[in-house]
Amino acid sequence: MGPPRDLRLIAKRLLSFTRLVQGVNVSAVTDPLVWEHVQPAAARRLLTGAIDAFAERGYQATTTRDIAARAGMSPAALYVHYPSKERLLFEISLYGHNAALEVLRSAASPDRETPSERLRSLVAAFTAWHARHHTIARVVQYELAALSPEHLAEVATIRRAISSQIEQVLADGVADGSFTVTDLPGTTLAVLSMSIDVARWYTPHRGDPEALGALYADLAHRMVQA
Amino acid sequence: MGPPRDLRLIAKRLLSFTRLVQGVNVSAVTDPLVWEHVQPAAARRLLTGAIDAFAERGYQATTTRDIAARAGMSPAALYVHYPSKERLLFEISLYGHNAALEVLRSAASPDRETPSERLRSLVAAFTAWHARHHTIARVVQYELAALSPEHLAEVATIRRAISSQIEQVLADGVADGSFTVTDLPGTTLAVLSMSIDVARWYTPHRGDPEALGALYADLAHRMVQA
DNA sequence: GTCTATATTTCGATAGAC
DNA sequence: GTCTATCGAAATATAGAC
Repeated sequence: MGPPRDLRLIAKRLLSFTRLVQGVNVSAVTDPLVWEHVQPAAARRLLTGAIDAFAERGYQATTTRDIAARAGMSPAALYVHYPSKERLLFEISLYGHNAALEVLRSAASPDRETPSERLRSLVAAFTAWHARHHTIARVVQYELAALSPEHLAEVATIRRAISSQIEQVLADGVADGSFTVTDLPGTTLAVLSMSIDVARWYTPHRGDPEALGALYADLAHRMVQA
Repeated sequence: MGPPRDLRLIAKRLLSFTRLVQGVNVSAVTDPLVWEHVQPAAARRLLTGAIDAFAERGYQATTTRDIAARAGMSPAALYVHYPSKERLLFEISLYGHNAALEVLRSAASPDRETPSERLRSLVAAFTAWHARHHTIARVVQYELAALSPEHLAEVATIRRAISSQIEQVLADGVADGSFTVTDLPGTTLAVLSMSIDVARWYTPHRGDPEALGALYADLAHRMVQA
């Protein structure tokens, strides 16, 4: 046990995840989220069990025993696959942030030509993602404080890229006159807030994620329309 | 210590809080939040220390030793004033929810005659409250899962009253034709989400709470304007 | 890779002196 | 009402057999 073995394990998982994101099968990463790139199956059961537990009770209230039990194994077996509880959180947070960013990048594809079309597409996709994947979205949005400083810095980079997607389309709309925005950073935050907060309150009985995305796309558009 | 003594203590605090809310000095309860009604001073130091700790690290990550240290006393002294860590959270959550509701009720006063004026006033006040009091707002919005079922039920009642304030003004605007809203519950949630999410990201360097409130009032109004 | 068993630490809460 | 001292439970993580 020790860093060398752990690092090989993590690197392998990140590599296969990167391959998945970069072209081979983007939709599998984005919607619905699948975890086939996490190998072996026991590591995947631990990861998905941890997502459910962290989303339900929070990171600090979740015990490694609880996670192991959800994966159908003893508490000790967890440490064969992950060196610590925090590392499990980091991998979940990293995957989740990358998936959310990828959803936005797909939604902002250049075939949507006007800022209005792009904004509606971005907000619809981002909102629907937070609803459909509200368990991992809860971990992504509300468990940042439990990450180590180094791991937090890594996901913060992805978070800035996510904000930029919204800020850029708003700036484009202001530039071509289709949007009226008095406070660009403030409005960016407000648009992001609407979607992010979905992770806090959404449950499946609240309705279809796509319908919610369509509603929020409309509301966001009205917020900035010239 | 057993129930009888504890109940007397809590009842006394709630009573003086109620007096404060119901007329004598509403502004002191709402903005800024003061805690003079929590007596003795040691209980108040514990309460404000707990607010800071819960907001910074979360309820589960906060130890009773940490709270006691912030109040300048030994771990054991906490239990003279509060029977458990959860009870401390409950009192904070209850006070915070009541303060937020009171802010909304003041903002919706009948001298604001049109639904547009009332909506702007409500959103401005609710948003500014979440910014100015972002520490207690974080506890109010993100630590509900740590409450006992009975205590959660009690604050849930206040939360419904908060939602109703927004939903009612939107319904009024639809009725008199000044608003166009296709999905009333969905739009209510979206408006609430913008303000609530402020508690997640706000820090004082992000600007003046009142300015943020004014911006959000405008954005919310544009969301529903006919 | 999984198990049983356990080391070690830290937690919420209590006992009892003053 | 505050302290020192501590209990008992539960936490993360490890040791070593299989």
